Amino acid sequence: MPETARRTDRLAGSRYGNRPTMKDVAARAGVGLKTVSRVVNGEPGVTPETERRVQEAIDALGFRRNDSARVLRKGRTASIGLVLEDLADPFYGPLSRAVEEVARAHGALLINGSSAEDPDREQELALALCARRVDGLVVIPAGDDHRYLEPEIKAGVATVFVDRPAGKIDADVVLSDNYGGARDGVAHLIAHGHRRIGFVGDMPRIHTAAERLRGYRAAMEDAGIEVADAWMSLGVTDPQRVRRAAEEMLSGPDPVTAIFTGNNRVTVTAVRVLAEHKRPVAVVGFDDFELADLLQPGVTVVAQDAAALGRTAAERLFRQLDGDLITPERIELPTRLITRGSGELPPRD
Amino acid sequence: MPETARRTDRLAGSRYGNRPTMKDVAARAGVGLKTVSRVVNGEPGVTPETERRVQEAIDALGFRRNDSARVLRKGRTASIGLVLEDLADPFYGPLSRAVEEVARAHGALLINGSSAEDPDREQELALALCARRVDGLVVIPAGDDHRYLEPEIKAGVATVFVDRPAGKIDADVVLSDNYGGARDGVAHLIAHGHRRIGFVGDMPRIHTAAERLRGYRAAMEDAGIEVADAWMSLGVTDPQRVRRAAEEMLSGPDPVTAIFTGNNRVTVTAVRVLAEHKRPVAVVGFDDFELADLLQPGVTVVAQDAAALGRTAAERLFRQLDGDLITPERIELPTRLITRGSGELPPRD
DNA sequence: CTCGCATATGACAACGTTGTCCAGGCTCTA
DNA sequence: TAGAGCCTGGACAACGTTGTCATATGCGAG
Repeated sequence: MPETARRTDRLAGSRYGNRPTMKDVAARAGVGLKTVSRVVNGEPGVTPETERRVQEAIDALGFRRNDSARVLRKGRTASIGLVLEDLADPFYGPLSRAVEEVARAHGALLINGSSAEDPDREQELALALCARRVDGLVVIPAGDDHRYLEPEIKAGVATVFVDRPAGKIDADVVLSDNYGGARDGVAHLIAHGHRRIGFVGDMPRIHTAAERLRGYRAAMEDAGIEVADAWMSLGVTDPQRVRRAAEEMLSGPDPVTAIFTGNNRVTVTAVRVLAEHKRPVAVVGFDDFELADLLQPGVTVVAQDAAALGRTAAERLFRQLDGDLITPERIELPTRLITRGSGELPPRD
Repeated sequence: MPETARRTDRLAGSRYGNRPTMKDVAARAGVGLKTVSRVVNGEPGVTPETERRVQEAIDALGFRRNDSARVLRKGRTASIGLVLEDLADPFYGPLSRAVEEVARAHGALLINGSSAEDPDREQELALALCARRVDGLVVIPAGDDHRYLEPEIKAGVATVFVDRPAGKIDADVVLSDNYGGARDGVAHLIAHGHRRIGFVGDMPRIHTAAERLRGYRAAMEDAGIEVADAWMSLGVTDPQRVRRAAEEMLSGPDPVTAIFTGNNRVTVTAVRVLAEHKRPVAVVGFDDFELADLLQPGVTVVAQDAAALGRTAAERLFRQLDGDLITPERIELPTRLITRGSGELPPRD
């Protein structure tokens, strides 16, 4: 009873109602299936008259080509995936936007998802995107082991990691110069006379945090300053703990006169704490943020160019897809010190 | 010569190298195709022993189910589309994130794109998403005519508009209470003694801008204040022109003592201008923004809940998909006045 | 007038998966 | 021990599209 079979089948898959297909269009226009395909894809070899008839049928039925079928047949999806940490974080907005812009220029759509800083979720997402057969993948790593992507990469999925390096596999990576930027920022404070400089940053297991810490240490060492343990606060990002950490550094027998903060969230909280503080304390933060110039004093920052990170990564991705590249590369983009006042305050004891 | 045909065909679609298929897995495991499908989908009716063999073959070959084919067969993509204005705008980050969160809870992926405020691009994007057969669409309108979506909606694509209403079609809409919020904000200024209150906002052809302007007028009228044309500046968003507009209102024979700003970009620029101004001028802005509390004085705002907008829209979308709903609805979410100082300054002439 | 050629069109298979249906082997019971 | 019923596994078609190839049509040249 094929009739029944068909009906059941239809029902199971009928989330769309029944959309017209090329076959329907062909029937209505009184032409062959392939002719419709030709018209839809602008292929040559169709008389203007035939084309008109087909176009009419398309409009009348509200036909829209089913790209799933097309993808299945052609093998390419013209879409790329973006796995990022948190879309709500203002740092990733411009990055994501830049990736999308490049994708668009290459006629591709962007599918994205947030890992919420959870390695398992990152993997789940990345693999889901691969199952969709995205042509390529831009990943902002949450975890530090990406071997799970090996079969995908081998199968031809272009892959670029951004902001943090890939773990345990050889792949393209686009990073900011976290080490150099932090070093410059801290050196800037030292140049303005500070010697007791605090560092508040994320857990060193996060690559960017580790690099920035390394930059801090290097700048201090360059200046011949020995760093006291009490000046460093690692693995601290939530406002309450940042607050406590900053307050501890500022009190005690040997209080810091300046603080270097490891990312924008920490910077903002630190600035809040310092605003309540009696003595002015110098601050340089890693990451720029909106309105940093409007605060009193303006906040001096080491800025990374999020859009450039995204753009560079996406362009690299499409070059992979075009078959241009062979050897994975590590690209480091420079940071920029923006002086606004808070980093130029002299030490006050 | 079918051999040749096959080879050419392969080449055309071989962006992925040749990924293993269920057929390959079946061959390697020595079972039938459908058995592999059963294992992959966790369907019952497979002996543990068989399952083990299949799983082994899957791992060995690095097989990953091709969701394109799956989609084609099943009719659902388990993905939804989001068309927004600009991912780099901090307002849309939390909104997008909220949509994604709901999608994830329903096992769906999120595909998104930015319209860059261009109606043509919005349409192009929305239709591209429909061609991918997304199950549903969340649209932040750039244009004001959405009849192009009618065939899609009729075909069963769930659709919800957010932040601005749909144009010329009947559909679900989730909005902030722009009118009420603006009215409250302006009333707040009036309550603090202001009578000459300026308004700087976007072009009234944008729905939100028009509603906020309407709220401004209503509050003024309620207080029996006649609004002078010179107090209103419409269609002004780029920093330079906002600057000029604000300066004009503040000079002249009858300067305003307070300004109500129509969105966060305008607010920020206005605050910049006022920071340079000699006399303190009160400000209330529509839209909250990060660090508004840290400025001197803190900026009083009418806050909308971007995340709630996204969440509400997405939930509505999935209820449509579950077939719960029939009649399109217009949902308005309340705004919240957050007082921080700038809106409580008394008038000074 | 006919042959050859170019051009327009259609038939058909294939992409990789899932739903349906059937076959074979097993257990359990009468 | 035979038959009923269950469980496992596989053959096959179908989803909607595109690439290949074959055919039909019309036209100009010989």
